[in-house]
Amino acid sequence: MKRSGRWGGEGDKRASTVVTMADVARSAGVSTMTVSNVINGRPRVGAATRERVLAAISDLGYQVNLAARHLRAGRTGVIGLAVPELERPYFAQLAGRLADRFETHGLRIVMERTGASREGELDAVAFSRLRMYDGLILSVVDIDPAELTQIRTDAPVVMIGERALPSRFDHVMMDNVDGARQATAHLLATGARRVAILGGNPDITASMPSLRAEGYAVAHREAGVPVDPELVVRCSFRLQDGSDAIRSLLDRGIGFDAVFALTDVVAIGALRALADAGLRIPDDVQVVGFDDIDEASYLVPSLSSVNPGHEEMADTITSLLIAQINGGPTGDPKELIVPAQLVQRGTTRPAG
Amino acid sequence: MKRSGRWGGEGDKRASTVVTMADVARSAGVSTMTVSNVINGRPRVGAATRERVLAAISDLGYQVNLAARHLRAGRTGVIGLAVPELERPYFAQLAGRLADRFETHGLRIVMERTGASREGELDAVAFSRLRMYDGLILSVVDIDPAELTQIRTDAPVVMIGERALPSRFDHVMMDNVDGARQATAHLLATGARRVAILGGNPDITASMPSLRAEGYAVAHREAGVPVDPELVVRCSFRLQDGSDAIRSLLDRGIGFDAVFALTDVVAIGALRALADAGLRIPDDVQVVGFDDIDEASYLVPSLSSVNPGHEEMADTITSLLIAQINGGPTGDPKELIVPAQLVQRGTTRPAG
DNA sequence: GTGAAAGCGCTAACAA
DNA sequence: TTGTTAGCGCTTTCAC
Repeated sequence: MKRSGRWGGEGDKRASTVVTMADVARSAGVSTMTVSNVINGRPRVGAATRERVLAAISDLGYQVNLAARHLRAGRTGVIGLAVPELERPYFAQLAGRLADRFETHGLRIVMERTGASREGELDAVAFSRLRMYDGLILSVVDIDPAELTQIRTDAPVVMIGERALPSRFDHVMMDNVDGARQATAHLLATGARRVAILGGNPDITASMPSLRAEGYAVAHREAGVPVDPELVVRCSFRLQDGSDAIRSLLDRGIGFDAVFALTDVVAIGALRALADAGLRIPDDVQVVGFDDIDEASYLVPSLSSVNPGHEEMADTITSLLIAQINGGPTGDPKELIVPAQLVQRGTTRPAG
Repeated sequence: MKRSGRWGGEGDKRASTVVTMADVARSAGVSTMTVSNVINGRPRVGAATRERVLAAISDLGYQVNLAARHLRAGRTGVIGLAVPELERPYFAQLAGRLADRFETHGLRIVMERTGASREGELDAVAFSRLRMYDGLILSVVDIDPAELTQIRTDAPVVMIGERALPSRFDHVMMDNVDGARQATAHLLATGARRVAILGGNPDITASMPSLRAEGYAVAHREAGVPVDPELVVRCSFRLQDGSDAIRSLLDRGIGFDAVFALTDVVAIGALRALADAGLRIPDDVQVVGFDDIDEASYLVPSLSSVNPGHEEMADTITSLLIAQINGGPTGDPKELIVPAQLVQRGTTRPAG
């Protein structure tokens, strides 16, 4: 043993030393190179030697040090997925889809959170434990568009989630504007005249809330229905925010006959408050969410929602990143918009 | 520049070289040590030198290589959280809580999935990209108890989720048996006589399903109500499994007046199928879940569920792991059971 | 089929 | 205040 491990006490019942390849080599009476060859299943190793090495490995409880391996290899086999919050169902479900796909390429997804803050996001890419990852999938919500252009990195990056930003990065977006337009148009087409819109802050240019609010406005324009600013409720994206938003409208006596929630989570919160107020869904108030999370179709009544193109989104992200990893840039950074599709369920009335 | 980078084409509009500390040192006319000192904000560096180094860094777009740093330091500052599936709300929400806590210790949580398979779990700990992490929080569901004892690692590990397993690892559990007992007892106390139990496979010894099934049996025994094996439905833990389970009972004409779902997700799936069948909740059928995920109190009707002690669980995991990281083992491996508590909501009738 | 040497990029320890 | 040396644990290259 070269040195005592982290818990180096003698008589420690747990493992107590850090075993290196050199230890194994010594114990097996071979060179580290041979140990390396055995571990990596490389061909030209004698059967007897291999046996001895394997015995020594299991004897000493050797484990490769991946930090060293990565330093040498220049790659880690892991893809980072940096999202605002780990607990948002949309991202959790996206992570699952991506993990399935990258697994087939021999890569593992690890998920971390940015806290939806500029600092957290920059941290994920620029100030860069980036070389920990062979690639990064970053959900940008707070980084300034201008800053994006400054970021310097060699590593493969795919951005997701926000609107078209002229940037040097591959970028996959959902069609926020059109999805919101579809949702709102359906509400208006089925008789709603006062559609409340809940979540986020639509005043931040290029943000998801502003894009979805734009689709909301477009639908109103197309239907010739005016938008009442009182129906725009700014709030965050947790369950409670949806409930609070509805309660705030009711308390202030602001009438509405439909709700467009910027995310399904907000919609679920809203449904709770509507039920508490004794309002019937969809007879008194229709509700549409956005994201089409798995839960949407299981709620009672089931939640109408905008499917942002889950499968296509995951496919696109995967192939862009894999292309970067394998081939380098194949021309200009790509910017792709995945079409969204309203899914009508029980919280809305059927179209005319 | 030492060598062309991963995408080394000339005229590439993106960054095209990997810049090392040595490059910066050369460009600034100092040694790598000085660069290192500047980057790490160490004190004894002349102001002028610092300026020159910083200029060179921003000039060349230098970024530290963390693989190298970690190799040197022997630590990474990251804590791995390995869970069966990234999209299960219970784990997503646990991850958020843990991330909050570890952040205050200057550590980041990254989340990866094991696929609930023995292989994935062993991969996370034994076959060891373990030294990628300063510590690992592992949700064990498929590893054989005996295997657990074989695992050799120096790294701090805290196991979560399953029952008491004699092992060399710190281990934090929810009180599966008592939580399930509380849930079932409440159903029986409020008039239910045929309680269906949905999810998992209770035949696997020491598994979460078997423990919760045990609590279910205990409550029946205490109430003097016999258990009908037909009411035990084995299924996985997705939304659809909950719906399918209910449909299967109804199709087979097996009567029941209450449902204990092994997880809230299964409960949500069950509620959907019950609604489809025109059954009223809780009048015709009462429902209780387990996990008390955030969504539970927002459903309509709100879902009664067993809170497995979320905050205490997160606190306990954090302090055990931090203790291991800082101090090594402070005696024998700890095994802690966090008390569970039934939360009564709208899917059950009030007690007494 | 096996090994020796060199070095991935960084930093602790010591020297100047 | 700054630089030199050495080496973290591994793998590539090339010699034997």
